[in-house]
Amino acid sequence: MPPVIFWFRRDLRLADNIALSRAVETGRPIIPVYVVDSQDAGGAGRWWLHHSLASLDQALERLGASLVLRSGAPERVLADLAAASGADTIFCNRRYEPESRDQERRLSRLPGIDLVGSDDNLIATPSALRTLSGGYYRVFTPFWKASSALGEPATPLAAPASLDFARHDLPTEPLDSLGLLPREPDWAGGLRDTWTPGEPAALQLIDELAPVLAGYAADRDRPDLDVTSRLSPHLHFGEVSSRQVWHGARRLEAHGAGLAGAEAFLRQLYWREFSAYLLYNFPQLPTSPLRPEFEFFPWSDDEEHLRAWQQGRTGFPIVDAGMRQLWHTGWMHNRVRMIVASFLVKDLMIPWQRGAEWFLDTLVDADLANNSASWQWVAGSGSDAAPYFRVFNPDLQAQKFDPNGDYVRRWIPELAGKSSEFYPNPIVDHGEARKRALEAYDVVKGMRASNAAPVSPVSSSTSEPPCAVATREAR
DNA sequence: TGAAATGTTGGGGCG
DNA sequence: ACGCCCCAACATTTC
Repeated sequence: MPPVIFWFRRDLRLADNIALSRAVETGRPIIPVYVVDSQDAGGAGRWWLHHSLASLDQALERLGASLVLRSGAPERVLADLAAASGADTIFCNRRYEPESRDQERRLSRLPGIDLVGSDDNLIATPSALRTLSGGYYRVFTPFWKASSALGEPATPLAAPASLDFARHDLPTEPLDSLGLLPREPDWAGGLRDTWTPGEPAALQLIDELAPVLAGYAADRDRPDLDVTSRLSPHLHFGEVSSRQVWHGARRLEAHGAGLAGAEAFLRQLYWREFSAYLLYNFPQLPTSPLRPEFEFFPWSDDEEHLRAWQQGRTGFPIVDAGMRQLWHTGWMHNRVRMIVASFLVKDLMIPWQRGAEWFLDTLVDADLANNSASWQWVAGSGSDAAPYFRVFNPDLQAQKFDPNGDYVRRWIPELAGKSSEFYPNPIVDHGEARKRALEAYDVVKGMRASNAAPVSPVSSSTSEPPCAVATREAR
């Protein structure tokens, strides 16, 4: 019997993996493959990917196989592997980013190879949702209602008890040779201290969700308390499925562990769905404002300001604490992400795309859809975005959400024992910066009336792949 | 998933 | 006792 290829992508797990289960059902021997490609670009994400692949390979070895690792353009690598192994079918779970969809399109056109894609990564498949009038949802709440109305996500599948792996002598590249880990300098120490990539650790986090849900409704905006699941990088790489997370939360809700908390938590899970949906239907989301009049915003190109923001030395304690937490751990609390993003876009008037690039490079949970949609949300140029006049005051935000200054002192050691009022040299005056931003937005407002055709959905094949500049190494 | 400016109200000090 | 002023507290409007 000819083997089939199982192409691992953002589904680095064995449990509740729909395409993997379909591959197993064929009864044919399986060749598991991961192809490192141009989408695996961000520095922190590459660190995570390395360890997640190592974890997956271990799990596969316990079942008697090993992962074939390659790098390059997936359609070429997979065509070579199929030819060398005699496989005529490739199973994979779909991805919904423009570049991923192009890959799938090219693969499905290869002669003699059958690409079998499954919808697995999201609860609501993005092509399935339209408004009653046939349009696309642009506002979160109606989207949430409509996707919830589709019914509960499927009950998670168990990991296959056994897998029939193909014997082969296909060339594989050693994990260590793929260059996913940083060297000289090795900046990953804080990441190692903070995270355990891989499916077993991810499943454990779902088991430990109860205290998070109990405190979530009241304290989820408190970076000092950090009542968060920490699931985002695991979800990004598919070490757990969204269905597993959904059912994990609902199960706890049924057992009384925080009723309001579960609802608020699942709402966040659906923001992930909404972002993927927006990217699927508006492939230019990573690079162009959804509201075209924002092309006319008078952005600043002050490199020194950008560097100060990246390095956590803006002189605003809450902003600097967030940027240092990001640098050190590859993660930032969501409330602080909003604060630092508002500061970059509004106080410094630096294009949201610069911030998005930095986040894509430094976040372990960097995700093109979530990142693009969220930055556009902050900038006011996106769907259902924060209104442009909503300018965060960093000090007020700190008072509200880090009332004792614990978060700030944790990440800014020079403030230990001092009040944040003694923190030196803010690079801008917030009051003046706010005024400048509001005046700049008047330009945008003027364009809305006169100019600028609305953005309509376009086919992903016409869009450019996002440009994630690997700036982390250069810092 | 704001903040600042402006408006309104009401209690207390005081003539 | 009463009205006036002050201003904190809260509400509304505006950006």
